[in-house]
Amino acid sequence: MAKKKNLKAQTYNELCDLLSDRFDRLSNQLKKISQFVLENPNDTALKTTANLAQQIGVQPSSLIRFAQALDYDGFSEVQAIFKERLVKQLPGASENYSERIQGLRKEQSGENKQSLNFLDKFIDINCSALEHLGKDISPNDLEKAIELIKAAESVYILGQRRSFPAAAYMYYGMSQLSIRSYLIDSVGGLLKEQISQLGKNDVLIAITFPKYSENSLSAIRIARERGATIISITDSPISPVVLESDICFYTDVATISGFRSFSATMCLAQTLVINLG
Amino acid sequence: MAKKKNLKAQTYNELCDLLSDRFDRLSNQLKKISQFVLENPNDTALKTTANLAQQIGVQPSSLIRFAQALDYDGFSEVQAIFKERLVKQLPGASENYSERIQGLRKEQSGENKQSLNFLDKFIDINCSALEHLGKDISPNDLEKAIELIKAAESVYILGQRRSFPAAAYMYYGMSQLSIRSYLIDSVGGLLKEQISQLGKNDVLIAITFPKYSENSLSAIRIARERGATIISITDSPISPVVLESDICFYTDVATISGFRSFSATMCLAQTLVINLG
DNA sequence: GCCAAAATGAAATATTTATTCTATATAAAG
DNA sequence: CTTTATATAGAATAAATATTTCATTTTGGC
Repeated sequence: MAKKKNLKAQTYNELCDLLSDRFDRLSNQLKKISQFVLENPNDTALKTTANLAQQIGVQPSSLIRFAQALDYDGFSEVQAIFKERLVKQLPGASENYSERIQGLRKEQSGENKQSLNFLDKFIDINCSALEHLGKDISPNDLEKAIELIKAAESVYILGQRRSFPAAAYMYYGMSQLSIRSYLIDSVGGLLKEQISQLGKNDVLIAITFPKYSENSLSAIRIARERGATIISITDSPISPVVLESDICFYTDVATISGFRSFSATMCLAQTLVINLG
Repeated sequence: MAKKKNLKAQTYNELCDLLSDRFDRLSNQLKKISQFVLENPNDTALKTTANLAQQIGVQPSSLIRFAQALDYDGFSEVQAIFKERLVKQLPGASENYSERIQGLRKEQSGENKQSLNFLDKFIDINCSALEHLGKDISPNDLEKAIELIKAAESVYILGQRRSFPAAAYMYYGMSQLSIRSYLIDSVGGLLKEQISQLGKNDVLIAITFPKYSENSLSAIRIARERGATIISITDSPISPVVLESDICFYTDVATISGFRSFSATMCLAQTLVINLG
């Protein structure tokens, strides 16, 4: 057998190494491409060969030659690596972050305990949920929500079951700020009665996640009928509460073993409260 | 002119709004697709129609129908929006997450709104609190706590004031797991009476932060006198509860404007609960 | 329970996109 | 200066991918 074939670089980092290695021996155009792809990894991941070629100022065929000079069959293979990088870098799989934690864990506990794995996973999930939060919350909505709450006569906070802790936090925070607020806690099964206190100068902050409790949904409907302003925190644009709400925030509820991450929701809750103060 | 043409949703947020609006009127398959794309925006951005269709469990043509139901000409237009979202999230080569977040924020809101700064700061604080958590929690303590809880006849959970949300979460989680658990909520001012239920085969999980409420402290003392096992979550080794506790976890409660980050505490709470399941 | 309308699946087609091929230009060696 | 090898552009082709069409199933109204 003539020669053992070089295994292609599979990850972004390997690709980087390969490039530093061969850069000097590449032709002018291929150097140009190298520089571009390293400086514009996102474009490289998402655009078509024709597009990229134009942007770089080379022919599409040069992109293929570039890939082949790096031992790939075609440019698509290179692009796949950039795509992978794009999602890996995203919250949740952020190489720095996860790797850092995992490395740390390994070194400090050789025993690899189950409970620690869960802790790590949770930290990871919560962190990525937080990162998403920053990106997905619309600045305008946040401002608007704060204005509405400030203008309200009273603020009612609704969160049943898993959403109750977040609701309880908001209630605590607002009380500290001497905002006239009420926690709808269903004590004594009096949810409907509690909701009926709401008037048209009041704001209802409703926190709901799947599976949306029928109690919460009907409470929101009642509040709406009574003319209250409704600010919701829920999981997605297709949650049943969205259409009933004046403003809606979506928080990422990544799940692990059927349980949901709460950090993003809590963080948003805190942000709202603090901006009132 | 026959009819004013609807302008297509151009951004991810607009697309979300559109989906909330029309979701109810979509057919089953189209609903399925809606859910998927909202839950898997990255896949939606990067994969081919055939791929996605298979993953969702529909025909490729349904994806096009989905796009058309949202006034687009084809699925490619939808995908373009998801692609845009994907890169908007990532300002260039990412350093660590806080820098990333800060960079992002600056660029997308020239107006530099106060509320956003708070959101960013919070995200940042919560993320580092989580990171610390991973480093600070002792594997042995975690294991031991889990064993103790598993062995307990009943679990009582105490958290007053700011600690109440975390306590409420643990109560919720344990109830889901059919663990015999009680939330000491002081309803009706009956804290002492609630605590007096504790016996020597029970575990008290006490969550306390400065300034440690006198109620909580005396509750812990009573529980101890009655021979219960005490697992605490508190802020530091010099917290007054440490000496009363069998196991003690410290969570980082970074503060901003006098308010405290809760993520680490919540995360630890979740980890404990899940390891019981 | 029947009919019309809507939704879906599956294959056919159109379009886009990647890759190869060929001619031309450029650089290096004799 | 010529020759040979290499690099590049641009067009041609192949492959992948999106979209349309049509047959079949399902749904909802009478």
